[in-house]
Amino acid sequence: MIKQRVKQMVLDAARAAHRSGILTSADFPEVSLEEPKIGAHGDLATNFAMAGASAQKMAPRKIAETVINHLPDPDGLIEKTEIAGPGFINFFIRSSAWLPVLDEIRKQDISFGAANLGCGKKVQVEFVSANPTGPLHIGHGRGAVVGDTIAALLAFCGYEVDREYYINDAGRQIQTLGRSVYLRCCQIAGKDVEFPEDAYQGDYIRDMARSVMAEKGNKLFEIQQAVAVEMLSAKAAAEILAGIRKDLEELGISFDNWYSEQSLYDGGRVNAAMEFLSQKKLVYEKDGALWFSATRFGDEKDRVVVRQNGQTTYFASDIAYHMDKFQRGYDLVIDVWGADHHGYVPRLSAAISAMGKQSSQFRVILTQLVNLLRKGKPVSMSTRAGQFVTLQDVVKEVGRDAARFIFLTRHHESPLDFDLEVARAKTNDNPVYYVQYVHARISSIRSKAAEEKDIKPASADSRTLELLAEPEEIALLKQMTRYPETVENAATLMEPHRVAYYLMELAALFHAYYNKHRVLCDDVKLSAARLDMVVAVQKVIRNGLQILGVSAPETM
RNA sequence: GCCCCCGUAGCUCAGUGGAUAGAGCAAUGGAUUCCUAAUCCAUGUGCCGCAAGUUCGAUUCUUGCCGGGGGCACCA
Repeated sequence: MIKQRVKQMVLDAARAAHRSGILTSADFPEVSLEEPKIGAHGDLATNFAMAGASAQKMAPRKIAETVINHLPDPDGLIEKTEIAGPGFINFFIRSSAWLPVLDEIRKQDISFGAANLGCGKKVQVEFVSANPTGPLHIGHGRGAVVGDTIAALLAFCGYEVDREYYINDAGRQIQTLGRSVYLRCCQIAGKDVEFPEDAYQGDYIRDMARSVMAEKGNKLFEIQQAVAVEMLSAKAAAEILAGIRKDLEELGISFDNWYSEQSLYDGGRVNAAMEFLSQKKLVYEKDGALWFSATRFGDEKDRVVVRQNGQTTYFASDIAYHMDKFQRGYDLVIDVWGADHHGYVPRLSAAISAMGKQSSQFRVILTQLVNLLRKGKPVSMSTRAGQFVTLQDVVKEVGRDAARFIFLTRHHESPLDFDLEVARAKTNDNPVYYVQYVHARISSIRSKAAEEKDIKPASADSRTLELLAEPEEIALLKQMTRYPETVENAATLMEPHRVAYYLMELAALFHAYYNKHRVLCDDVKLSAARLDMVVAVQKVIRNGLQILGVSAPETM
């Protein structure tokens, strides 16, 4: 807010200087305001004079001087200005100018920080979408939390958001799943069968086979093998999917939609999509297969959509799926994938261009690998060896809040080390508790204020609030003022870790303040003012944690 | 060979063209009669992988190289 106003003041000053003839050009650069890293450089600084030097044919410092001389300041925001270095204009903001943020937080409460970026545009975030052929692992967990949090950020910023899970229930993998269960059943029945390497090795297959055999016994082998395999495919997939759904719920994630790949075939959408491309003359036959001309839309080579054997590829159903997404009216479609699928991005983007959609309407978020560690040592993730640590195991061990927060403490495109020991620890190593502790401490102050001091929140008037003048208080007010732009940046860039880092910074400022100053002290007025401020801090913490899907406890 | 991500303090990582590059951990020493010590305070650490280029100004943008990871199917 203050940033906006100072920006406007600089622009007004430049215009006034131009009117009075001192600045010759009306071609002003964009006013970019930043917060200097060093306190001595003020609260805000702009490079306006340097950026405008060539257009004005004037020395930057001279321009800076002119701007300062024409600077309006109707609300008395500015305490002082200075020209520094090659031509920076540094602004020192009067400390009481930071106070109004308290009122904004009080009024906007749970919606404080919400920019209306979306204007009600419909967005779909598709994430996880793991094949229902085995339990989720920690890498899926990262994609799940990143996807869910991006969805939450966009929803908070005025988009109408749907979360969707795409179920790959049509391909060969599902057949393999059924076959794997069938073969395990055969083994249980004492039949001499080979269990091939490309079948699913995990213990969960044996478990399912055991329960099938307990239910059906040898009757299973009375039906035709192909029929039995198909039956087991469907049964196993449904069972695994139910487990996936439960695991995700444990992480606080639920979807608006579970979309079946098979339904695309059943509804004729895959054929319709192929028909569409063919009418647009974007497919051709070669070597007995049907190819999509992906190169015409920037991919490095053309891609097969119908194989020699007449079967469609996964890509074909994906084209149909994304076509369907847009037909359902989404203005923006976001897919969250593991980074190992990055090579797939250009071809799907090409297909989406072929549908006549803008590249800005489709966005792929890639999440990098997660290395699961315990005390710094890698935990074996080999499926073969059966030493599989599932997402469920992790969440059970460290808890939802810690798991979610840790996934969000890295940029999603950086590899992440997830150390189970650290995640479980209730120390400063584990930032989730550091942030939650702020919320709990303030809850404690609030109840103490009510019970022992009879001080109510929101009882301080604006004069009383001016008692907030300690450097630690100003630092907290400034940090709270930054919250809306942090959320906006995080949403625009789809980088939820920014919110996590912001909260850690706010928490650090609060803990430092808490240790140095008493909120509830002998001075009733000062106590009331400080109470109002910490209540505001608590709301910002709560709002931020809400976006991250982490709880804000009253006590710890 | 081509493509993507990463390379910043001993370790794990922030830093969407600005001035003297930050935080946590680890190490050392301190703080609690009083709102939760899951906290705080103090003390050090850097060829921002290397080299060119763009710019008034580059850790940030471009190109090339080096190192680590991943991906390059008529699999999904």
